[in-house]
Amino acid sequence: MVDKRAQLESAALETVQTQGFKSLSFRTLADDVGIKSSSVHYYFPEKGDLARVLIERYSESFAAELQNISEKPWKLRKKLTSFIKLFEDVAIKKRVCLCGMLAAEVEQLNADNRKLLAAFFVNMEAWLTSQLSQRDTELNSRLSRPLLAKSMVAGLEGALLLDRVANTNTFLKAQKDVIFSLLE
Amino acid sequence: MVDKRAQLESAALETVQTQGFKSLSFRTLADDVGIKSSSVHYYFPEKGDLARVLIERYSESFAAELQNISEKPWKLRKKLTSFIKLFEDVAIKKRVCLCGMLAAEVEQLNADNRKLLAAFFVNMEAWLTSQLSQRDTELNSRLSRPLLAKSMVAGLEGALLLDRVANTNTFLKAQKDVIFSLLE
DNA sequence: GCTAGTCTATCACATGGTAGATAGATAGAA
DNA sequence: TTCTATCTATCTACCATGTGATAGACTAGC
Repeated sequence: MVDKRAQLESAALETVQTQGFKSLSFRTLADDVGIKSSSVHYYFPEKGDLARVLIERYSESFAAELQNISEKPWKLRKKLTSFIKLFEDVAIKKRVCLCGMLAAEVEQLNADNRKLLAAFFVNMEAWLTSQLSQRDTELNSRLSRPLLAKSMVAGLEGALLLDRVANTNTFLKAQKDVIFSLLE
Repeated sequence: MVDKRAQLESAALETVQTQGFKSLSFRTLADDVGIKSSSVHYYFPEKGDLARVLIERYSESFAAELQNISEKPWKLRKKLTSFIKLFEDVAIKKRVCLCGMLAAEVEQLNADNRKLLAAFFVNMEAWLTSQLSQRDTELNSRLSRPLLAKSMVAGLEGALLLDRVANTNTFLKAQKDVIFSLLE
């Protein structure tokens, strides 16, 4: 078999994104990858370690995607389309954003992990603010760019949660339409 | 002591709105109101019964607040201010919307309770759509009213979650500003 | 032989849920 | 009025299962 650690992270990620962190148990996680729960503790001594790694990896890969978009010479419309697609890809997998899920479960996290979680949203906002500001003339809203960024982040995270409940993709679609309506 | 059932519902509501449904246990709930866990089962045989009552009561009281706003002869701006205040009141108590929390935990709910949960959001959307449509001329957006409603609901629910993580009220404020920017 | 990775076995504790006893209030029949 | 039966609300005592976590043995490859 291949890299067990990667398998564990992948299985844990799926569980948290669908069931939540509280529903992630060492035993079922071990079963998922075909080892014993004590072996999971070998890789992740405490549950908090698992949470930390998940948030870090998720944040890194999300940041990489954002970086990827930043580097393109695209118009704002196309950049936002790619940005929103990151959320659509999560929804297609019948998941929610890892950090959106953990936001609901923030009380289960230790202080360090809460900071990492908060940083995820700060970074997303900062990236969005930067993109909006760089292409300022393509926006027709008189609202401040940081404020627009904040509202988009909250709207998209909320939409993922609500679409899963309603078993639709209409919340995300609505969010997309609202965002595009800001474009000149 | 007074009405134990009401005490139980109140304590359970607070726990779910802050810690989540998975963190609600018969024992700690019993401790909260000073009885034994088996006595909690007397009122709520299974955990699903507790969830059902919480969702029903929350939906009813929320609907009553909406009804209250509908009856007023106010302009759209004032109605939306009152609507948003419902979310601000939740945030002030350091909680999130019960149904926003349960949306993240939807996989822990049985089929009946999932339907009740979905209905909560459908009703909120329908109410908002109706209010926006009735005062259509006070809106300067060309987006459809149902679409605007959807985006507001997702944005407000998301804002409650993210503000709690960031320990701010800026997400809700941003949402408010964006909503008001739609008014003529 | 050492190390990385896995195992068995176990612990203390929390969980949802059940069975059955008990006490107090209440209401109808004698 | 008093006896009796029922109902409400609580309790003690369990049970089976799941949980995070630890100790220590084993094994294959370097």
